[in-house]
Amino acid sequence: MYWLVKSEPDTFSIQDLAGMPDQTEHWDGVRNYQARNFMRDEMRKGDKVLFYHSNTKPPGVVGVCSVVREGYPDHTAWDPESTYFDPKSSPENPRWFMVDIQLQEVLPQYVSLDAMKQNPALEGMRLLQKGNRLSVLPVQEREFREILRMGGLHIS
DNA sequence: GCCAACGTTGGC
DNA sequence: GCCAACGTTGGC
Repeated sequence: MYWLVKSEPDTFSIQDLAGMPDQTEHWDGVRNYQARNFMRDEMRKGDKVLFYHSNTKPPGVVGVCSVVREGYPDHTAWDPESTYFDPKSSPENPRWFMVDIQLQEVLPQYVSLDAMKQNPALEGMRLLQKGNRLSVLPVQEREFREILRMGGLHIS
């Protein structure tokens, strides 16, 4: 499957991911049940993931990653010092899950939200639907390919 | 900084 | 189970 994950670059940017060992990081801090279910139940090793910068100007897709570890408990929920602490989650009964993603490529060209809205081929894309706030969401293969094309990548 | 569109919480 | 109040997301 294909996915899109959002991150505020001030919090964790694609450059931050590029600087991690193996260019890999766990996708912690997701505290939305729908997004959790995607990570816990549906994201599979090898799935491709678009990396999206939100809350920045302009917002848009900046790179491609892949899932390298499937859903496992988000330990930041157990850490009282963490901003993501949730007392209702425990190691015995974890409430929140995460996956590991590895950077594949930074797009040669930034694909802005506005450019995606302007592209008729992406009409109906979940990301573009009004009021959508999900930080982890599925993307159709044809949408994924179109965004890579817009970003200047031409891989299979 | 504003605010629309959510999602969550908790009293009843 | 309803729904008002509150909190968060994220574009603008």
